[in-house]
Amino acid sequence: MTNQHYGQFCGLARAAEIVGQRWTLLILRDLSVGPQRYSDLVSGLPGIPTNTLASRLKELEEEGIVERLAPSSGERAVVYRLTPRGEELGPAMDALSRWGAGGMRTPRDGEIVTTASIAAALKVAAGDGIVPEDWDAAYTVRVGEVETHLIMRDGVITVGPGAAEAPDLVITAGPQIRDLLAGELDADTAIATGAVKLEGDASLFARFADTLHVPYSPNVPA
Amino acid sequence: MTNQHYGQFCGLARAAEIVGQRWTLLILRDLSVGPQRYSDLVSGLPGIPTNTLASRLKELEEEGIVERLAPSSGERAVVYRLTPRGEELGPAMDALSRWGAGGMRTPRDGEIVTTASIAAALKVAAGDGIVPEDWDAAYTVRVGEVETHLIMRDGVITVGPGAAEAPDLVITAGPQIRDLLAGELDADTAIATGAVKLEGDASLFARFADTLHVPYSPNVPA
DNA sequence: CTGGATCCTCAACGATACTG
DNA sequence: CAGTATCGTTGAGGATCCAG
Repeated sequence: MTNQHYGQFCGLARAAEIVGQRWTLLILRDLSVGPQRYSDLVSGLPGIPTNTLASRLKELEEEGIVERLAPSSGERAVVYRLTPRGEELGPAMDALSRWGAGGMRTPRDGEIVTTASIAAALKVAAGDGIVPEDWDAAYTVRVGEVETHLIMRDGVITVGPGAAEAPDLVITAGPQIRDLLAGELDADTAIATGAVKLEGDASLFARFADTLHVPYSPNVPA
Repeated sequence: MTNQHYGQFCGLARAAEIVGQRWTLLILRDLSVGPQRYSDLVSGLPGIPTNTLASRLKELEEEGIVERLAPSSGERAVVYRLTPRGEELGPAMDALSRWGAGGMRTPRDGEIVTTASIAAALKVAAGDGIVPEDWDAAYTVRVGEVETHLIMRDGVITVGPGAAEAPDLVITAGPQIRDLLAGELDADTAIATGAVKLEGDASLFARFADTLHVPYSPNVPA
C-alpha cells in the first residue's frame, strides 16, 4: 500500500521493497511451513505488534504473495497461505537462512527457538534434499516445546511442522542441536554428553547427523 | 549497533536483521560489483539520505560484512568493499534478484536503471554461468548512460561493471532489454524493431540472447 | 572535491488497550 | 479469534553545513 519504493527498475530493488519490511521475512518463513491462522502467526512471532502483523498481511495479500482464506463452512478460522508466487520465494529464503545460519554461534540472551525456525534450519541442513533411494526413515525432532518431522524416503527429504506420524526415531535436544548440524559436534559425542536424547531406532541417528549440515562460515568475525 | 533484533535463534531471523534494514540490500548490491567510494554509492542509490548511507556502512562494517579501506598512500579516496563474509551473501542476493525480476513487467513511473542493477540482471540471467568451453566472446552492454561487460570464456560467464576492454560486440538498448532477457522478445525481432543496436560482430547476438534468461514468473498477479 | 555530521520533520513502527 | 484504535517512540527523508 504505502510501501516504500526505491525507484529502480531492478529485481533486487523490487524484492527489497517486500522483504526489506520489518517482520515480513519472518512472517513468510512461518507461512512457508504451512498455512497459518492469525493467532498461530502471533505466537510464532513473539514481540510482533498485532497491528504490524495485520498490515503486513494486508500488504502481502495485495502483492499476491499471500492469500487470505475466509473460513469455509465447517471451518471456523481465517487462514493465511502462500500463493504460488509466494512459494517462489523459497530458494531466496533458504539462501538467506543458510547465510544467516553460517554466522550464528551461540544464542543471544533471551533468544528463543520456534517451530518454524527449526523447520527452516532442518530444511537448510537438508540441502538439495537428495538421499539414497533405499533410505526410509521418519524422524521427529523435539527442541523445547516444538516438534518438527523429517522424512527420508524415495530419495528425497521432506521437512515439516509437527511430529512424524510413526517416527522411527525421536530426537530430543536443546539448541546444541545447531552444533550438531554445524558439524562441530559428532553424533557419538552428542549422545554421550546428553546433548541429544534418542527414543526409537538409535542406529538411525548417525545417518541423521551425517546427512544434515549447516556449516558455520569460516568468515564470521570474532 | 542499535540494530533491531527479532529475538529468535534462527538463521533467517539473523539475516533479516541485516538485509531487512532499508537500503542495505541495495548498498550490498552495488558493492557486489566491486569496491566503491562513498560518492559512488551516493550516485548509484538516488534518494538515499547521506546519513542513512553513513550509518548503514558503519553497521555493516561492525557486522564484518563490509570493510572500509582508508586511502593508502597514492590513493586519495576511502573505498568500501565486501569482506569474504559479505561475498557469501551473493547466492542469497542472486536468488532475491531472480525472484524480484520474475515479478517485473514494465518500469514504474520514474524508475531508473543503474549500472549495478544491469550487472545484477545480467548476472541472474547468466544463471550458473556455464557455457560451452569453446565460446570466446566479450560483450559490452550499454543501457542509457551505463555500461556493463559480459565475457564468455573458458566455459564460464563473468559479468562486471564498465565496458569490456576489447568487445567483440557492443549492445545498446533501452529497458526493453529486459523483455529480451525474459525471453518475450526474440533476437531477430529485437534487432528489426530497433530495440537493440549492435556494433561489432552481430552474429554473436543470437548466442547472447539464447544464453541469458530471466524468465517472468507465471504466478505474478495482474 | 570527497566523506561525512547535524538538524528538523514526518511517516512508520511498537506497545497496549479495546472490539465485532 | 481476528483484528482496530490510540498514542508514544524511532528511524527515514531531506536540506544544509563542515572538515580534510
